[in-house]
Amino acid sequence: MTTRDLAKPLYLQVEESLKNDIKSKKYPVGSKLPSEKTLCDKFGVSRITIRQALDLLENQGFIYAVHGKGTFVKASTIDSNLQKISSFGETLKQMGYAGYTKITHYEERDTDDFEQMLRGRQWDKVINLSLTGYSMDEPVVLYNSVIRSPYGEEMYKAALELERKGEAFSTFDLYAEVGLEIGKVEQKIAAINADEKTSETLGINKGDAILVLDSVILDKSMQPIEYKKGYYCTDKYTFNLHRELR
Amino acid sequence: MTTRDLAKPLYLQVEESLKNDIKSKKYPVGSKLPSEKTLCDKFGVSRITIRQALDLLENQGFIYAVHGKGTFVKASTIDSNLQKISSFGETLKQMGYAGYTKITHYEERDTDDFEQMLRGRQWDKVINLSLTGYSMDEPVVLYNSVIRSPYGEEMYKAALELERKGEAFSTFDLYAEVGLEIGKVEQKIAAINADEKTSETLGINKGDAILVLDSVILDKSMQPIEYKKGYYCTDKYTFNLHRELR
DNA sequence: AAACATAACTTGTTATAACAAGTAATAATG
DNA sequence: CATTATTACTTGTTATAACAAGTTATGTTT
Repeated sequence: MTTRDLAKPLYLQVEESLKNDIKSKKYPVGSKLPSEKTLCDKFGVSRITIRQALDLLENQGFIYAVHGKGTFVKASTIDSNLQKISSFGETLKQMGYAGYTKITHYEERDTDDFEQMLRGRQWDKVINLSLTGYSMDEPVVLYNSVIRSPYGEEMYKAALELERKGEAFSTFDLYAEVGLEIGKVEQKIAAINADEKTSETLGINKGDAILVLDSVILDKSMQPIEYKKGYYCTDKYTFNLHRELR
Repeated sequence: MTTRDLAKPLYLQVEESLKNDIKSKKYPVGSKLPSEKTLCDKFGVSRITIRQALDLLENQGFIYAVHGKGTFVKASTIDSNLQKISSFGETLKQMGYAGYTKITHYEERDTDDFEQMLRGRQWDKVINLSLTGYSMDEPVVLYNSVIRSPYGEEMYKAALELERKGEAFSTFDLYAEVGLEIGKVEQKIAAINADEKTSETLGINKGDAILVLDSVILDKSMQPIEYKKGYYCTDKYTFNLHRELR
């Protein structure tokens, strides 16, 4: 039941209670939840509180409401209960999973053939930054970034700080950290069979299908600042896109 | 200003107005929005309405609120979901490749367990539509769609016409063809190893990595109209995402 | 029995109200 | 002048209330 005062807001208590009931199959997939009115009585709170809880659950993909009919439990596996997905860090946070990122490589070097991939821009120096993202103590993603020099060092510093704090992050989170604004992202998605080295790092079998996300990140003035390759193990980490078309 | 009665709920009008002001830099990145109280007066609505609008904008990643301080415009991050995925037809056209689509299966049937995937809506009848997309005479993608009945038949007719003309298309192109407007698309991307049957159809080896795109397409009123699984051979067909941020 | 109207549900929208709690500016105090 | 207390402002939480608008069940009528 809900406990008045003390700590948690009521709507969070209701959300947690309902989420548990869904997870424990008290309300199985496809079943109808009690009406908002009924829930009000059951929890002894107002309809606003109930709706706040339901809104949360709907945003997390656990339920959906149909005008005039009721609220139902959505068919959702662990992976579909998140909406617009973005960075590695935010994703885990939204799912309530514990995760962290480790820096596996850092290197400064002169520009080489990478400049071609980076659309021909010539930079004096670039930073090589490799990250491994963990979720529930399992590696789920490898990042390999080449970042333009002035920014790369700053982002590395921010990365060290976040790593120290044990947070989950990708380079996208680092942009916010150093106050850099992104203008555009061009990405290419492909599926490949994991090679020896990659499969080892991700803890999967050689030949297993993994998702590769090639990204070119441009700033506001459309200057490229990063080229990144991300290798995702989609068994453990799913990619969701949420497009609102208005 | 907001218009009482007629059509749109007030909170959507407020949301749109604020979003426009953000896009037009009337409220630049980092700036503070007027307080909720001020917005109430400005729009002539209650605080609940304002908060509903702000909640939407926060969920869309445009703003963030700080307890006691105010509500601020967020620096564009990757999750400002203005992503665009080009359809099969569009992509090939853009790349200047010759391509065509073949209808491999059509079937009308009653709703079954698919309704669960389609979020529990009960439809009398659904259409099963399978397509194979070819690029340069090689199969590159398999589509397997379940479409709500009134639309499914129309889209099938349009598909027959496009097939006859030898054009490349996916179901996305069919929506435009029958004049249906899409409201939202929820997608999940994963990499899997091709099974026997799929590999045969795509002309690849069993176990080769392919990309799977699960989509739920919703119309303007957020009613789901299609559930689609797309299997892409990324060796022959690349997936590009362009995310323009504000 | 079939067709229609009504009532009794459901969620959706909106208003008013109050207090809690975090933050910042201002006034009172040492 | 520096420190502290107060006050005014912000968002966060919660209650009560009413009507709108879909859906379903219960009627009533033909």
